[in-house]
Amino acid sequence: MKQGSFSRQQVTAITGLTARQLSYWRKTGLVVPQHCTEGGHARYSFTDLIALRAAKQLLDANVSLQRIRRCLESLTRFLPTVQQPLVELSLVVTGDVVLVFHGERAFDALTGQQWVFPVAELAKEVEQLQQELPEQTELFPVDAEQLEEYA
Amino acid sequence: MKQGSFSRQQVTAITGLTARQLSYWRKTGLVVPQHCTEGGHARYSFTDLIALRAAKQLLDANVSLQRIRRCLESLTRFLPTVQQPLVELSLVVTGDVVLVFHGERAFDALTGQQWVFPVAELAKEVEQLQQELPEQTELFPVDAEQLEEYA
DNA sequence: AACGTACAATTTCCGGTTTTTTTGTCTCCT
DNA sequence: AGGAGACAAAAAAACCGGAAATTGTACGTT
Repeated sequence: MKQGSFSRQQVTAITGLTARQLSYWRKTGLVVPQHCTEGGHARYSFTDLIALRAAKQLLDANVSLQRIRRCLESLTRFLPTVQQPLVELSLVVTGDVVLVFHGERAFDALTGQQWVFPVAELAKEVEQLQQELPEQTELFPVDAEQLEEYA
Repeated sequence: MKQGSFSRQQVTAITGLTARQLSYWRKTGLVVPQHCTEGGHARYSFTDLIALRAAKQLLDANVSLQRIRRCLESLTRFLPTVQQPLVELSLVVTGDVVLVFHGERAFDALTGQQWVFPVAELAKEVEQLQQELPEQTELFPVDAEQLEEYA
């Protein structure tokens, strides 16, 4: 893994984040620089950069920081093998929700257990349901109904 | 297009919806039976069945009726060529959001214009951003920093 | 240059309440 | 059987004030 060692100034230039954000995120544990100088100055690795960039993209997509935090929490809970979700996973964002694509499955990064399923292409299913109904022997239901109308 | 003509009883048996739901949805315009008898009794077509089934799946996935309504509104607005979203489109649902896959694009069924984009696989992008920075000529930034620490 | 701290402005979240929507049930009518 | 209407329970949405989180800005230090 290419490490790299980027100073704060470089990181702000590369990622578009402000220095304030970097230090706050560092303090609150969202993205902590992999190394530090003896003086306590941050040294971001290359993968740190990727995580930072991912977080910024999420922010730009109107996902709040707090939501990002919660997503990361649940992701590390649901996918324990994933060390750095922001780096390793393929995320998709829409207004409110962060989707995670992991293998075949896709699920909500927040709630985790949510399935995802296609709604259309139900014709076959409906046909099946039809055929599973033995009592549905009425071939001309309209006629029966029309008779009733005249009652 | 296979029409079919299903009575209320048949529809409840096939779709799993209650009669109450059918009449309410009919009154409020969510899914209106394609035909009616002269007496005003509903006659659902085959595509109606599919729409009903799709709506039920969304309900079962904890998408509220109101949200379904709003999705349908915005979908017919954003995709005017689509007559029956519940029948023609491929939808994907997670907790809060309904995604629509239409061709290559995927977007939020509610807000419509929201793009969807992958967050990960940013390594190349970050590398690009790096290379676009001429001032980043510092090959050994750590050294420069360490010097400072001793000041 | 980079960090820490402090203060303020803004945004987001949270808990409770109120309002609207949806559904069930019952009754009567055709 | 199927529809219409009335009433009530349940679910969802809208609203709202206070708390918390995030960010900007300024100042001081190394």
